[in-house]
Amino acid sequence: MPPSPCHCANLRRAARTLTRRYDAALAPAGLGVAQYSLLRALSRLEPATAGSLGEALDLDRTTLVRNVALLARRGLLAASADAADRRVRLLGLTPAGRQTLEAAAPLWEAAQRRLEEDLGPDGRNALAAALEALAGLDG
Amino acid sequence: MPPSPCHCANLRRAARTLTRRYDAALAPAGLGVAQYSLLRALSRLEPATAGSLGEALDLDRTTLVRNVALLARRGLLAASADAADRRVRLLGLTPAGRQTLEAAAPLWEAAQRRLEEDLGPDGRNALAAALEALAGLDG
DNA sequence: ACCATATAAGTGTATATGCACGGAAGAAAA
DNA sequence: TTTTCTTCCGTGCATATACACTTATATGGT
Repeated sequence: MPPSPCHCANLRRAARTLTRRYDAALAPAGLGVAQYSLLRALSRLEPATAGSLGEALDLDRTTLVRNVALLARRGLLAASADAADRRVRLLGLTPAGRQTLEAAAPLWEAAQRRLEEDLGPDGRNALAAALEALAGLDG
Repeated sequence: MPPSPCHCANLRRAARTLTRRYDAALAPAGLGVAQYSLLRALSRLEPATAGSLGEALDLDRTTLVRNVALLARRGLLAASADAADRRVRLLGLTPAGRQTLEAAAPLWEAAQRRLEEDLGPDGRNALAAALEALAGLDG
């Protein structure tokens, strides 16, 4: 039985549970799952802007600015000016950022694999179907 | 296709989307979905303690303490001493809290109904199955 | 009675998230 | 070309979340 009838509250609870799992798994690399996701997205999209990254992650742009600032302070990514448009700050991984991502990758894989094992085939299918349905809500 | 292979990132993204929806729907009552969930749980469990509420919501106890403090400052809930155990602070809704909950209930119902309509029967089933699978991860 | 352990609560610190707002720079319109 | 509009960006403020640590109180063993 669901502890709450509210789909939102239930989804938030599940997100907290998974976040704790992945955060713990990624801790040896000094990253949380939010930071890992940001760096991973940047590695695929660089050079990116705060706007493009926010859109890709469906995060408020200003949230992204804060998270980027934290990772920049740690030297994992860096911003550079765009010659063609002085408003834009281009974001890219630093060598340290790439190195940290490489160190975190197997930790993420272990967490992902453990989750899939714990869910079993039926749970995996259900999760995939639900995420697909929820992904189509906006736009 | 999922924008990320990470189940956790995808679930967090979906939780953000639903949170924005429900927060917007509940805004006329002056509540967010996290606060609504807390008050709703308290209405079922009162008199409750920070520990029991945290366990019920699968929230860290210290997170609950902060959220409770905010709602207490607004007069929606209140703490009282336990005669039998001076460590315990018993939490209960105030009349204003009950009133706010009543005002928020139809707003929550509208958001829930709209989500279910947007998901469709298949989406609803998928979400329910996924939440059930995820709820069995701990404990 | 006394001490060791267990339990309830709260605080310090940090990250994550989003809204409202303001500033700077490019683009379009007049 | 000046004005307006649009688009980037960042900050102020507020809530949500969790870990490490401390404090206060009970409880059980001796």
